[in-house]
Amino acid sequence: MKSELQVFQEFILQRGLRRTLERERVLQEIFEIHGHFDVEELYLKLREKGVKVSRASIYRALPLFREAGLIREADFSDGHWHYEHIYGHSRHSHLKCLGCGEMVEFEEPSPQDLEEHWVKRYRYRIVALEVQGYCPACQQGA
Amino acid sequence: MKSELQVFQEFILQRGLRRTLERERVLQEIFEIHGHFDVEELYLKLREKGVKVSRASIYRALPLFREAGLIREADFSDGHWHYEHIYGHSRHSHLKCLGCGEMVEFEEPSPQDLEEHWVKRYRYRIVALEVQGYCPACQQGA
DNA sequence: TTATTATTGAAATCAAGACTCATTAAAGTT
DNA sequence: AACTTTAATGAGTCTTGATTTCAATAATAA
Repeated sequence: MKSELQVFQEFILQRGLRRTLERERVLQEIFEIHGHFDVEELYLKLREKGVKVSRASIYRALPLFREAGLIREADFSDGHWHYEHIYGHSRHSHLKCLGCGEMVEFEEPSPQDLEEHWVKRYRYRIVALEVQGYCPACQQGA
Repeated sequence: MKSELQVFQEFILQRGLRRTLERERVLQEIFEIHGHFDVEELYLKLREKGVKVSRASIYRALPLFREAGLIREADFSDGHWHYEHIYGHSRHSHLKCLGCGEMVEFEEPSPQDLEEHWVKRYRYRIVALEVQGYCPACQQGA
């Protein structure tokens, strides 16, 4: 399996962009983080390690990582985006409570088990599913 | 079936809040709108009709409607929240493309059909599901 | 009717994120 | 290796959705 850096470099090449140390350091940091992260966290973690990357560059890099299929926007629960890396990770989903905002993260072994999980296991009253993925057009581009 | 206004008034009573004309006009307007809406749309529609309600009051009313189970935050696709009324509506879901942001709205007859819909019908590569609903605690409160 | 206090509107404030622009540097060309 | 082109960066500014402030208003209880 290709490393996330390899995937990104191929993406950069294909797009006619340039390789920069800044973006690679940001990407590296993202894949060292377990779970969700936001821009500020990322910025501070990099600073801590003495890596000098501006917030602006992070904001500019994230859409690229997203378009390369490496990360995704996970939620916008508290007024700003939270992300998580998806490359190389097992598919998992979120159950978000519209009342209190609580979010349960879960993995479902098969779509057939979904109903069981939601209703029997979590006792959630389901209002809507947000299914995120790639449409046919974007699968070909990627 | 109770009207949305009745539901809201019961919610208001239960919370020890006060009934105000402003909130009721906003709620009425929301339920006259088909599909999604955002604060600005709502504000302008009310103004058009000569209903004087400030943006601040709208921003303050929406969380109440959400907590009362009348509306939900649908997506944050273009930098601000979009909402939709859920009370009295059939459950429907969204397929959101992480690449281009395209959103397909669909209703699924049963959870068992989900996989079929996603994979065979929409040819989406699924990355994550966002399941929104009410957790057990909030179901009792509501 | 009076007292209490939630709610309102207008304006000020906050913050995430986008934009500006001069500088730097990656990659291609000679 | 020097030169050219132009993408990318960083510091700061700007935008704007949303929250907060505060004096005035009005809904409810006493």
